[in-house]
Parts: sequence; C-alpha cells; structure tokens
Amino acid sequence: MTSANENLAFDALSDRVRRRILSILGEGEFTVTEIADQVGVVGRTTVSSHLRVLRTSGIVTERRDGRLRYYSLDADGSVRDAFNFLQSLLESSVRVAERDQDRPDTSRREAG
Amino acid sequence: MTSANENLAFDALSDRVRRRILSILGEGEFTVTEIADQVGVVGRTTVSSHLRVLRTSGIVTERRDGRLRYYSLDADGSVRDAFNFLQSLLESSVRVAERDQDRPDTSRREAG
DNA sequence: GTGACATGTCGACAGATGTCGACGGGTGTT
DNA sequence: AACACCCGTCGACATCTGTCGACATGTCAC
Repeated sequence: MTSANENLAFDALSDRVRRRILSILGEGEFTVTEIADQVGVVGRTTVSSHLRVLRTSGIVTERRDGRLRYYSLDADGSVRDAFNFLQSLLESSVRVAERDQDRPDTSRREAG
Repeated sequence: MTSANENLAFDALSDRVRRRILSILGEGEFTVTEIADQVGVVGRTTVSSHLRVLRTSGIVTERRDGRLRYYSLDADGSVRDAFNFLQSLLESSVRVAERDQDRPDTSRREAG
C-alpha cells in the first residue's frame, strides 16, 4: 500500500511547466530566477507559484541562503509515492497478462 | 530520451477518479458499468468520459464483445513513459546527492 | 538609511475540465 | 418488429487552475 499522497504528487505532476522545472532540478539546485530563465515560456511569478505547489506537495525542498532560495528535488518525497503507484500498476498488468497466457480460453479476464 | 507522450500520460493520471479506474483495471478487464459500480462516487457517463481520456492517452485498451466493451490496462502504453520519467528523475536526484557527498564543501550544488 | 535585488503573495482574468442529464446508435432477446 | 440493455457523445453548468502585474517582505551593498 502506498502512502496515499500520490494524490498530491500526481496533481503536481499534471502540469507541463512543473515537469519542466523538475527536469531542471534533476541537474542540481537552482534559484527561482534561474529556473524561470531556463523555463522561458512563463514569467518568474508563475514559476514561483509552481514551486509553491511542488513544495506543498512534498516534491521539492527549499534551502534559504540570504536572499536566495535554492530549490532541489526531494527523492524521498511524494514523487516516490507516484513512482510506486505506477510500478504497482505495471506489475499488476503484467501479472494479469501472464495469467491469461496460462488460460487463454477464458472469455473473461479478471483477477483470480 | 522518453517518447515524450508522458505529457498525455501525466495529464490523464492527474485525476483521482481516473487513478481509481486504473487501480480497478489492475485486477483485470471490466466493462464501463462494472467500473462505474466499483468507483461509486461518479455516474456512468462520467466514467465513460474518463475512459475516453485514458483511451486517447494510450493508457487503456478497449475490446468489444457484442454490446459490451471490456477495458484493460496497456502495459506498453504511455504509462510506461510516465514511469520512465519518474525513474529518470529519481535517478538524477540520487546522482546529485552522491556527487555532493564527494564534495560536501561546495556552496552551490549543481550539475558538473 | 537608501537603493538594488530576490522572492512570495494577492487579486483578476481567461481557459481548461469534471460532472451530469438527455439523446442516439448498436446489440441481443423475445 | 418491439423491447431492453450497454455505451458514447453532446450541451450546459460550476469549479478549478495557470498566468500575469502590482505590491510587500526580507536581504545585501553602499
């Protein structure tokens, strides 16, 4: 059973800009302005809003250093829950497929 | 590089009802009415709409049998892309963490 | 203190989306 | 043919959300 905050994670992951931000943060930690520059398509205010979503969803962490705020991925955060959800889903799918291969004549393919 | 239709996948995965549907389909294949009964919180029409999203996103497949339509997960569909995206993300995060462990005195933790 | 810089928050707006009821197309049954 | 059933689509509605500009806060340099 997952921690059930895949809800937060998938909600945060549903936006293209946020996924772009996460890809950037995969390379290291960056400030809001740097992220906004790399993203390009939206302004700093919007990036800041997205970072708040990612923060409250437990996907990124914030490190304050003077007037700068460095953001980075939280590998132990809720992204892991989303990952586990998809992993379970794919495994279930494979299990069902393997069972159907054993009994290919079954008209209804359901969990046994 | 991913197939880049994690866009479709994450968009489809952003809804709680759709994730519930996918969990159900992890157990086998079911008709729309059966899914709607198990989901409970929304009506059949809504479930049908969600299934269209999941279908056009390449997450589920449809098998017609008379007036019935059985839906099931597509393990080779775009869910795999979403899974790969998260996996890459988590791996990147670990890589950055390991590099920082080698050079803990670096004030800025970035890709080198 | 004054000014420059980095960033979060708030209000407003447009666009996206989840939900449902009504309807129609197919399909099986009698 | 007539009827019941399964299901997708369409239109309408309410709600959510991404976007931005303006403003406030906190920090550093001078």
